[in-house]
Amino acid sequence: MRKISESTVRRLCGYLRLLEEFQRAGKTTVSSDELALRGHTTPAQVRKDLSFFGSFGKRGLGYDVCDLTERLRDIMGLDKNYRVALIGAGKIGSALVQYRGFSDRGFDIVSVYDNDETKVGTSWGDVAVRHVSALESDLAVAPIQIAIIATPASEAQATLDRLVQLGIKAVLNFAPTQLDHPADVTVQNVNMAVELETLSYALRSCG
Amino acid sequence: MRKISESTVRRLCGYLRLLEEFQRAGKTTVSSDELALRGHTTPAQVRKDLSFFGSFGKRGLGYDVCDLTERLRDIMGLDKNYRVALIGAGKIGSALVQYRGFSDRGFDIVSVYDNDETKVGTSWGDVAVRHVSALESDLAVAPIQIAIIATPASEAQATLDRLVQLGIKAVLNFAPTQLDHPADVTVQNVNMAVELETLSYALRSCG
DNA sequence: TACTATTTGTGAATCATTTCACAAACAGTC
DNA sequence: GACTGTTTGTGAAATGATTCACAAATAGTA
Repeated sequence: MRKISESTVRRLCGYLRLLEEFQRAGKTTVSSDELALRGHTTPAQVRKDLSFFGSFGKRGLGYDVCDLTERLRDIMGLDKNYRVALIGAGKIGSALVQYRGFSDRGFDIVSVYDNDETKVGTSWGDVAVRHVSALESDLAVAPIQIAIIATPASEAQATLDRLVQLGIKAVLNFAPTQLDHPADVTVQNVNMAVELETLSYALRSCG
Repeated sequence: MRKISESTVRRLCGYLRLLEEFQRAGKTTVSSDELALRGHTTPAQVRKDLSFFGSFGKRGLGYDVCDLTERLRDIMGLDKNYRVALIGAGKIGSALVQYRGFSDRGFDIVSVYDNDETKVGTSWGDVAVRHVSALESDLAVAPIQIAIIATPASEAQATLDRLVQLGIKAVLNFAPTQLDHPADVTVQNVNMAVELETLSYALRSCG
């Protein structure tokens, strides 16, 4: 299939969220116009995004909310659950473990790793913090599909290398550094400092 | 000045980070090649990005590390400090307040607000949590330049509306919802569920 | 000074994404 | 069934971003 741009994929996430909202509100059909308005984009963009995957609407009527929700879930691979490991039991890690938004969407943080002996063994909610040295043996027994790196920047690359070695293909990186990785491994970066700096740039013109 | 694309601005943040690293390592000059290699981009891209703002290098030699660092800081508006308010004293908020990366770069979280009476009055590090109702009067006395929204999604839009009313022009939004705002207000979204869903999409083809 | 080895800065070309515009499809009404 | 008012799906056009390719500039050397 033709390569889909990342911006399209991100917009699809947005449509899905809106559709769920519409569903809760009892709406049964929705037009590209409505999706565009609520999703901060254009009707043409909505239709083009969807058209990469098929044609899900009815001309003159719009899209069936339930059907399109289903289809998008399927397209995005959100019909299954994912086992997620968190590496780094610091401030950010702690916030992530407790965040409902993940488990609500089928991303279950099943284990937490750290190299700080004082943290190892303690319980975070219903997951125990384990020593990173157990990573290899643990994953051999109970594989995971996604890893979250929330270590200091200095350890992030080494951590990623180990994860790659273990065959992990999807990583969410919170360490504020660009990581090298093979092309078949997807690394999504969340860098809050960059977001703030983008705001700083935007403020240049203001007082 | 010509409108600069967001991708360019984000890359500039990356160059700045690399330059600081080079500086710590004692390097005095750097070429677009080196920046590109370490920054996961191309030399042409580096030069083009910089060329939007001027010409900072010496042909045949490359860029002076200190000088370019200085220039980029200036371009990005990172020569000043910013006063930041955090709205929402939940899990994410707590992680953000403690995160060194912000203050290190001149973004000082000077106040935290919540509408939960049991949280109001407690101290988070050296900032006390205040009731959101104090927002207007507080900002009249001590203005802020940037706000971070870390409330539940349901309250995010109302919170943003208030911030806009107060003249805030830059907002970092952690609530998993698209917010409406005037064109002269910049809102950067950090949506971790979207990042994970992007990974889910990337994993489609894998086992 | 002349020559070499680099590396920048930038128009032009390529590639990607978004927007336009309109035929095709559908429900409702007379 | 014919007509009307919608809204999709999609090539084509426009816009935007990245890459190419090369002249211009520089330091070093002899």
